[in-house]
Amino acid sequence: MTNPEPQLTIREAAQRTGLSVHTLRYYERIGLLLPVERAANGHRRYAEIDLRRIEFLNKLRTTGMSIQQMCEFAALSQESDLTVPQRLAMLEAHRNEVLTYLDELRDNLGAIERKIALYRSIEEKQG
Amino acid sequence: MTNPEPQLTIREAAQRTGLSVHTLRYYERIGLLLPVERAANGHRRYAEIDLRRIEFLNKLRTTGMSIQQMCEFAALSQESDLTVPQRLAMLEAHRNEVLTYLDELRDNLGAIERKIALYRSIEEKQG
DNA sequence: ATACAACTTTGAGCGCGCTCGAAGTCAAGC
DNA sequence: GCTTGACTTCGAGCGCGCTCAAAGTTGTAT
Repeated sequence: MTNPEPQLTIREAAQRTGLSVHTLRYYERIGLLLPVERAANGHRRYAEIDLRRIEFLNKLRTTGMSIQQMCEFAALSQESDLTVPQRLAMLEAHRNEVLTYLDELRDNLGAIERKIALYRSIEEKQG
Repeated sequence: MTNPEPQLTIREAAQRTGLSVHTLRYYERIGLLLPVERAANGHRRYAEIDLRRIEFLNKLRTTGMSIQQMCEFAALSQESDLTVPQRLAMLEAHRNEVLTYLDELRDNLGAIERKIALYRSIEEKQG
């Protein structure tokens, strides 16, 4: 009754989150992730809440937030609810950067598509 | 009458393209850019066509194409019109990657915005 | 008992994309 | 003539984000 939750090994956690086992340990080492629970033999055990945290951090990563900033964010999250305003500010700033980047990406994609169209018309002329 | 075109110095080219002078020289060194013309004193002179090439390559970069792939693309461009089909294939493959990445980015942005909304509601409750 | 597999820690190494430092050349201005 | 400044080359260095290697521990199967 004390352990109703499935606890994943680091390998399973890696598979689920898409990170490597190396990366999971690395993230813990640099303080990005809080140390997770350990089995009797010292092996890491990941609970659902750990996985959800990792998955959110991963979303920050893939949208381009730096590890350093993620560490700041994670540190705030581990403090208290009083840090919510600061976390909010970080996320809003990051969201704005992502929006700017999305615009840039769309513009550049447009240029690439125009080039594709140009190449297609050249191909037609060449036969 | 032999030089109707404005020729920019490397500094000016850097300002216009948003790259650093270091990067412009680096790109030339690794073969990503063809050697540009030189002034009598050996200084680089960038013509409009050079700048447009650089700007297009820069769009490939900022959409995530690797330097290595850009080199392949640039090499094809410097060969002949017969390489148009290969260039087209590269651009189409890259476009698809960018589209996939854009989707991922939008999804992750959505998750971040949901977190922002959550934090805002917490802030309200706290007063 | 022994082999094997999965994990552990620690520190080193790597690939990418620049970025910089050192030493030299050249042209213009005082 | 001498300084200043913008350029040149070349190789080394750097920051990021992992990624890996080595050596050790533990648990299971034969």
